[in-house]
Amino acid sequence: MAKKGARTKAAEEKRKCILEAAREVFSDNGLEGASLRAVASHAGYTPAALYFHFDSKEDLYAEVLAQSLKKLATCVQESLDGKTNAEDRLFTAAMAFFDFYRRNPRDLDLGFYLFRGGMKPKGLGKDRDFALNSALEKALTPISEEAQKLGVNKDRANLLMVDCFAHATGLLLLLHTGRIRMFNASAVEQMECYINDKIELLKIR
Amino acid sequence: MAKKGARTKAAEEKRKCILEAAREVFSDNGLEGASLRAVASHAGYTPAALYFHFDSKEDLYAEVLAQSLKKLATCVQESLDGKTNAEDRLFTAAMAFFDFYRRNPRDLDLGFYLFRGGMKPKGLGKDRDFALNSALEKALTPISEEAQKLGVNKDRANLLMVDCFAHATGLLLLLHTGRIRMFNASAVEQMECYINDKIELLKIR
Amino acid sequence: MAKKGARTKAAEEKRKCILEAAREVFSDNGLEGASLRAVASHAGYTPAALYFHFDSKEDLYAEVLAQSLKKLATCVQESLDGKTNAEDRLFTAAMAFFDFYRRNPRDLDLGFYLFRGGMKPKGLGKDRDFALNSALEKALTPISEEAQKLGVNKDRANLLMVDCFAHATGLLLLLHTGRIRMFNASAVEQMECYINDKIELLKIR
Amino acid sequence: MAKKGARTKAAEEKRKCILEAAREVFSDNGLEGASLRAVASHAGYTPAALYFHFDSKEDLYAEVLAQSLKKLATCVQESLDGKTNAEDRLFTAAMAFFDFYRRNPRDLDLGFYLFRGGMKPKGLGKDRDFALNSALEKALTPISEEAQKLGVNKDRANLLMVDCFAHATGLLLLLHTGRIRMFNASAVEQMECYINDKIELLKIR
DNA sequence: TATGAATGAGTATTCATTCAT
DNA sequence: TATGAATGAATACTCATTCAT
Repeated sequence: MAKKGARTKAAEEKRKCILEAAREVFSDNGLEGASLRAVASHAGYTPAALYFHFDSKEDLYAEVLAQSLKKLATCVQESLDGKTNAEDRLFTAAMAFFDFYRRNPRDLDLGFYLFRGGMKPKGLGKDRDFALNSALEKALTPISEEAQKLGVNKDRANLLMVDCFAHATGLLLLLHTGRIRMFNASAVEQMECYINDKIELLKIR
Repeated sequence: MAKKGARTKAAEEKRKCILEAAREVFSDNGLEGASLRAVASHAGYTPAALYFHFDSKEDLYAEVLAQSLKKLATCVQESLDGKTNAEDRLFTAAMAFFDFYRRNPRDLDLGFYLFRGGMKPKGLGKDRDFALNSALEKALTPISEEAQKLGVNKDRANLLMVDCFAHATGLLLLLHTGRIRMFNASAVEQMECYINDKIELLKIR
Repeated sequence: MAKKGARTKAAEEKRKCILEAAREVFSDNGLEGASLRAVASHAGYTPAALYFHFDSKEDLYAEVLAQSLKKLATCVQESLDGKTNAEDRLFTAAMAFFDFYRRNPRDLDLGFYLFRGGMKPKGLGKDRDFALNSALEKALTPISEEAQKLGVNKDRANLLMVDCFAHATGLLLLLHTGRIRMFNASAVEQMECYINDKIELLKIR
Repeated sequence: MAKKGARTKAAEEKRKCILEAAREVFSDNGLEGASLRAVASHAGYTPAALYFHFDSKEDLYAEVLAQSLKKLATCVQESLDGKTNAEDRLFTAAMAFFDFYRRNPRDLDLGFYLFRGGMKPKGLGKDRDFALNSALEKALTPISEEAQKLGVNKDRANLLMVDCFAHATGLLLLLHTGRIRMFNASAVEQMECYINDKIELLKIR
């Protein structure tokens, strides 16, 4: 009902304004803690008005998340600009992924809700789920691609990508919850170390 | 924590029954998403009845979580029974941690809610938070201890433990959300591989 | 106080309707004893609907009380219209105060809840408390003013006003609880008698 | 069910203990704010235990109130000990009534709930209501009696008693809610003044 | 006599959502 | 496009009371 295909420029502006408000509110209160009312008043609207632009709270959430993932992919891509050495590019891509979430903890939260069933009642719908997954994959593929350039076959390159994803995610979790300090460790250093070890092992084998 | 010291056997049974119901509901919906009503009706009780056994929703949640962490620590400890070789023990402890959450996804969910800010607004109170953190640490320390037996200094052993924790966590996240299949990967194999690589690197250096 | 400045006429009507319902329910049960549900259903609304017109139960109560006091003050003022003799005006003002509450027992109940500690724990907030007190004082001051015109100094005039307030209140309490009948007395006559005695004493001294 | 007529001495003790607890709790939290649970735990009992001694919360309240009124009557009686002059006795009795409630504000609250319909749902029942009213009257009658000794006929003596009751009540209300300070007045002085005026007028006529 | 356990009705308030205007 | 008004279901938690033991 909301998205009729052809949207006027003005409407697009308003959408963006609402999305921005949503991002902030979600960031401040977490996802479950945020209310449509809060988003609306943050954006200078009545709650009812949002329903012209988004079908539901979940719809709104999904778009916020999509934007986040797009920004992530862009971030990773841009980090590679001007870099040609494959080893360097692998390292850079993985760290860009890691750094994006390190610097934007709320985007991490956003992502977690995608992974977990956070939004059970109706779910986000298959189409949307697929689109979001693709966006995430797109942000990660450079890692796999560079590994292949280094002579690793496609399957193993994929596994390496998954490993990087997993390690980054785990460290970020520890970082954003203060646990890493408890252990006297530095998330960045450990991430760097992890990738370097991986690359070293790649060369040995 | 909730009630008197001497509890009858029957009462203990009922408590357990409620805790079990709570475990299911909390792990499905998280602390904020879960309602006392749901827990109560799941356990076959009236909401008001729960207050006889637990002081509040958070009290109930904390106890569920504490039990889960205790089970985890026990699991890790038992996995080491009869093993004497340090390398073997390190591997076993890390995999026991990983396997516990692999086989008990609900407990992983439970744990995530502790880590993530989901409950921030009020938190569980410092005492409880500290106790829960200690319980978690207790489950992980064997990893550090065995690394030290292998000649690694205490600080680096600690980092290694953190790394294992992070990697396991990341993989479990991928596993329980079906993402790992998307990538054609096996969580168990990748965890095993990760630890073995770590051990190998330990020996090289 | 609850909502925006510009209110439509229809909205104003509904507000009044709710306030009227609240008046009845509050005066029957007091602030603590009355439930929003009761007010709502009395007004033909859902509880949630009230929150569109008033911020909270206490907000609603305060507004009901404020209206009542305003009506009281108006009543006293109007009773003096066209009267010029100070003695007459003093008598009239005091009796107008008394008669207002005699004829509107619900308003008396409302007022009692303000006076009594019934609501202490949270109170209505200082601003509101002050406003309500002022409204009450405004209704009583004519008594003091007329006494001063009769040559009484300001302090003594004030005390006289307080005395009238106290006596009226006491008699009204006896009246509305049926106790006065028990004693074979007439509240009106005793109030009249009391003021006349006061005036007489004023002249003697 | 509770009061079987013949009560053991031990039971009587316990009753007293509970009543005392109830008095305190009612005093601290007001009547509506006080819960049976609070009374029970204050008395070192379980809520359920109270039901062996009292039929209901209202029953408990009624007994607390009855005790209060008995104490009031005693207070008034004792104030007259050794006094023989009728004028003196009238003044003393009225002031004793006033002073009792001045010094025990919570007993005043207790009393108000009797007058107002505070306890609507079931009421206190006719018998009890009558008994409580009698107790109150008993505390006031000395005023009427002494007036008669001064030559006033019974009816007028009664009215005088009612007037004293009303005036005292009104002043106490102002006193206990801090209003009297607002007016720069002293409740005691105004009460004394009121009775003296009354006596003076008695003599003039 | 007393308790532990349980209940059902009750509390104010918030929420996402809808709909007439 | 946007709003004010309204709703019904939900929230955690408290209460007086009951009853088997």
